[in-house]
Amino acid sequence: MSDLLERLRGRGWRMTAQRRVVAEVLDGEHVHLTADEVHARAVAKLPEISRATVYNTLGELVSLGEVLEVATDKRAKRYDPNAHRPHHHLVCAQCGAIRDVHPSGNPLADLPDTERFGFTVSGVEVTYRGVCPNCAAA
Amino acid sequence: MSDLLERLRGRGWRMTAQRRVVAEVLDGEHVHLTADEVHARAVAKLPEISRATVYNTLGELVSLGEVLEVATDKRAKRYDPNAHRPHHHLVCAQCGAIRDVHPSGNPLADLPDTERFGFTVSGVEVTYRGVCPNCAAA
DNA sequence: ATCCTACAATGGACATTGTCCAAGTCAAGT
DNA sequence: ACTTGACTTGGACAATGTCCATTGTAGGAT
Repeated sequence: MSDLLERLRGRGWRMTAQRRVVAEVLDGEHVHLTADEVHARAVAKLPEISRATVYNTLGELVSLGEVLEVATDKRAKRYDPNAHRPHHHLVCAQCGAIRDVHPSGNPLADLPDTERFGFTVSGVEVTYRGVCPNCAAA
Repeated sequence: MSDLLERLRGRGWRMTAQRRVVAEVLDGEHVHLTADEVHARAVAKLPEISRATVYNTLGELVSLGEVLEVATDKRAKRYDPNAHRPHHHLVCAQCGAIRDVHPSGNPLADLPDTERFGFTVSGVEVTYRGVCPNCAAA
């Protein structure tokens, strides 16, 4: 690491201890954390970091396109640090675990003009639902 | 209306004024309402209905497969009464409007076994993101 | 090296959405 | 009409997220 910090600095981000810690948490974990989980891990490295700062920083990272928001269920948003390789998600309906997957087709091509209703379509998210091996065994 | 009420009665649902009102709200509107919007419309027809009952009833409708939950963003879940015709969603990134769409491909077929990680995959949701004509004009 | 200042962090109040529960109410079968 | 168990109620509570006035500080300017 960390290309991420490099890129951020290059974009004129003011580098603070808090932002570094949040970026490191995301960069290190290749899972999809909730804001609260990010906060918990950040606190472990920098005890006095506040919740608001974590939320702010996550929001900024999303705006910058460095991190993706994933809203697979009603519960908390999750943050996906793998923003630079397009991929989709496979979610366990029971335990909520998320895996990145790379399907073969291109769903954007599957939406004909007649189904676009004048929208300027800019992206697509595909969420597969199922039951993971662990939960199936239980 | 209302096949919905018929089906529910057929399944042994105890028919109460509250449930009828919630079902009517969903049946009448072919948009995707949040729980609070459903509650607001229900209150207009039956002022003393409580929020808890609306949540309960929506949850039951979802369990029965009569209504779909849609979690397109971090905000409230939306309820889609169009549960019997498979379709996907096109969401305006600015105003949050949702349109039902019917893409041509079958994304389930696009997920090879090697990308399933032992999951039993049971379904897929596709959410197209874009800007609607109204918001684009503004 | 020090100072300035705009930008960032803090933390606590507040907002929104959803869940839970004990008590009261009522639909529907007998 | 009675009875009963399912349904509703309302309010407390929980989880997640936002806002804002105040305080702190990174990084350029001197």
